[in-house]
Amino acid sequence: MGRHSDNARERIIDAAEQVVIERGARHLTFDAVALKAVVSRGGLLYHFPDKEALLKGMLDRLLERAKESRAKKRAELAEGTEREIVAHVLSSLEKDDKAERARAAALLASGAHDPGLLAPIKKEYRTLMDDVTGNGLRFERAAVIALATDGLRLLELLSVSPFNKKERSSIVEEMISLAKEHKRAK
Amino acid sequence: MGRHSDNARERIIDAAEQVVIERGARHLTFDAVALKAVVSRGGLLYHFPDKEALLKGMLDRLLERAKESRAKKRAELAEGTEREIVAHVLSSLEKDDKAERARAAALLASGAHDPGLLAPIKKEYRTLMDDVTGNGLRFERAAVIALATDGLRLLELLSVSPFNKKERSSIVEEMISLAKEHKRAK
DNA sequence: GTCTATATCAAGATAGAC
DNA sequence: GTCTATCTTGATATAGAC
Repeated sequence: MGRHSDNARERIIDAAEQVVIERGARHLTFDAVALKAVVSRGGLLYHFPDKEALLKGMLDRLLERAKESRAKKRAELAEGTEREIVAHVLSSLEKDDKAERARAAALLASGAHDPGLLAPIKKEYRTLMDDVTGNGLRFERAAVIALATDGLRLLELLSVSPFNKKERSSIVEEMISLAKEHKRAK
Repeated sequence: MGRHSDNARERIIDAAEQVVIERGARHLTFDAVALKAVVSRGGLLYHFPDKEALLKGMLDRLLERAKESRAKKRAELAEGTEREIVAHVLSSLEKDDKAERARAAALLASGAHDPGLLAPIKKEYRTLMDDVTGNGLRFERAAVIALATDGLRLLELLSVSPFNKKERSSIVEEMISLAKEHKRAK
């Protein structure tokens, strides 16, 4: 099922993410999503027969895009111990636009609806840690950087990050230099 | 209003946190909370007239206890540049029991219900950053450590942390040594 | 594949007795 | 301060027409 063979699906997931961003996970209802996706409830339910299906669709796309984005960023970076973790940091935080924030919306909505839906995320996170430490970076250092990355993303999703743009970029730079400092210290 | 002059309130908030932990923010209903707090819906609604009041009550107690816990930990630590951030890390992550996890439950529930309720958290987070950098620790370093701390807590709340106990403590140690390394490097 | 209409149910909130 | 009973709304999900 290619990305263009099923535009309604994609449009619906876009709409669902927007609803969570704009009105909170509580308002992720079929009505609200159908309205924003310009489709009727029946049309929506053809693609996602129940709420769990919709949330799974959102999460699947989230994971898929995160992987793509990281792979793309990795390809731009020089080889080295810190390449993988820097790719994670930058692909997660480089842009702070609505689209980036929308991605993570699925997390909050799923966590609020049924924590069990997040099991695949846990698995993927373990894979990330393995990738990141695979080429020599010490586990603890990589974990701290990854956690700070995702902590910032989650705080921004909850709209509780107190950092302005300038502070935010200096924090991202600090993360990257922590990945490199470690290398230099060796 | 002291902590012991109003036991029902406390008991209800305990119950609400438990519901979110055990069944997800979606199931934080008056019925579920009343059942667990062993009180009727009417009794519950006497203390918290609507859902927003309940969530605010949960968030207030979360903030209050986080501050207390940090102050207590701070008092145990020797003076120094890194005291405040280490107090934050340890008071947030030292114990990984149910009670600790319950605290953060209010965050998820409120974020899912109405993101606007989280405004006080943002304010408090800014205060934390000011405290933490007040005695000389470089802002970026403190922010990364604080973000990693809260990232781990949020991942654990969502049950997506892939780390086992041993990994978790070595990560906490890394955070603390990052606070000290910085000092040594000066 | 998309639509309308409707059955069903759960949850928030109110009123008033004890 | 705590209770039961009830009103009202809004959301999921189904059935079936186009």
